[in-house]
Amino acid sequence: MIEFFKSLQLLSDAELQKIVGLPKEKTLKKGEYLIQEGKICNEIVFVKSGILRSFYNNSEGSEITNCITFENEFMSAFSSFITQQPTDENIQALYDSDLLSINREELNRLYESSLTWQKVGRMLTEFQYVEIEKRIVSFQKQTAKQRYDTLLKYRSNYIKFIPLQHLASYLGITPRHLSRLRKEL
Amino acid sequence: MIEFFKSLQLLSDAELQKIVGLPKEKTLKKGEYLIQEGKICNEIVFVKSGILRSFYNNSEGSEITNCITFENEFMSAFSSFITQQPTDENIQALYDSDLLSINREELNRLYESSLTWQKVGRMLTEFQYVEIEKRIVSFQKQTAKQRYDTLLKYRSNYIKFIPLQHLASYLGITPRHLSRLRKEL
DNA sequence: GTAATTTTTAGACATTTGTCTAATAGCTTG
DNA sequence: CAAGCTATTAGACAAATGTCTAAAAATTAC
Repeated sequence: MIEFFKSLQLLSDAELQKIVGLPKEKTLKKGEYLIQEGKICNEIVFVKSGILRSFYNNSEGSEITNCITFENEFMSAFSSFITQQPTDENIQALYDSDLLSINREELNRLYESSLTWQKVGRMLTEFQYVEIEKRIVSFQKQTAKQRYDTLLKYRSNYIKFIPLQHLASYLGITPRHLSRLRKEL
Repeated sequence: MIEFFKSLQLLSDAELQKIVGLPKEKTLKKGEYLIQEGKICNEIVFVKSGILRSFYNNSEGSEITNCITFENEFMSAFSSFITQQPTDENIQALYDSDLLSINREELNRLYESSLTWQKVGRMLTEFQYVEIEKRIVSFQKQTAKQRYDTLLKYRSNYIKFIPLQHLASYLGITPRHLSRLRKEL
């Protein structure tokens, strides 16, 4: 994680030091939750190892996967983290996972400590924004098949490690249909 | 726009002053473009009056509306603005519009001028993030009909002012289908 | 105010996607 | 390794949505 912040080339060594010791180690066994719906999210985690899945329950009671996080990525119920309203998301470990958890208050204190950290906070949000906008575009511009092909090409981790049922709702279709699409290839 | 920044209750009068005189007035006649695909976006505009529509062209050559902005809202090809890569978006005035345009360099200079403005920049990005995440959720959780009903209930501006063809692609369906859905109500 | 243009509606049909169900395959645990 | 559980595939059919076309309605321009 330190490497990530270093790679932004914005923070001096002294400023980088400020985050050392701030994150707490956390482990989740397969199936355990980082957060469940109805709670207010107060942490952002960095995935050291493992895979996390975020999903919500729709009106018919089925789970809809909306985000999957692999090693060296950040994960949180961001909207709830930002607005401090209860989340609809459930974040669950798909495999045993080692995490670094940064508390909201401590993160805000870090942000308030310098203009540069404040800027890093903005940039992190911007990265998230760009990612989620790509996802919107894929929903609007592409068919489910095209979205699947894109995963296959550029994110083979998704195909390799994510059970079909979760992948289906992530792509916005039913497992039945994804199974059909796979056959066609 | 000043009112908006005031309402955040973060900036001192002196800091608020810094933005006065920074935005440039801009007007677009109906059908004119703020930016077209292939360009790099270097401004964020605040809509004083009028309506802007952002759309992309998909592989079949049809337009897909992905964002509509009304009075007192901010608009930009945000991803391009952030990454400084060419955009896929076309932003067009649906009606004659009066805008305030803030240049990227000047905005960055403003951000660099104080920790508080840096924070305001982060918060603006966070608001955008929360909005776009709502849109993702609506795509995943809801049917097109439910999305239309939500617009009808909470964003009647969309129904009142946006031509059906644009509304259809905004909702992820064809005009034919939206026309059908309307009939069913 | 009328003609020309654009937008919306709608019928007929095709395609895509979903639902329900059952069978097979794969994984987990004692 | 066997029994039980879960995930995936797939057939048959239904429902949702798209395509193509043309007419009606609305808007724009002269």
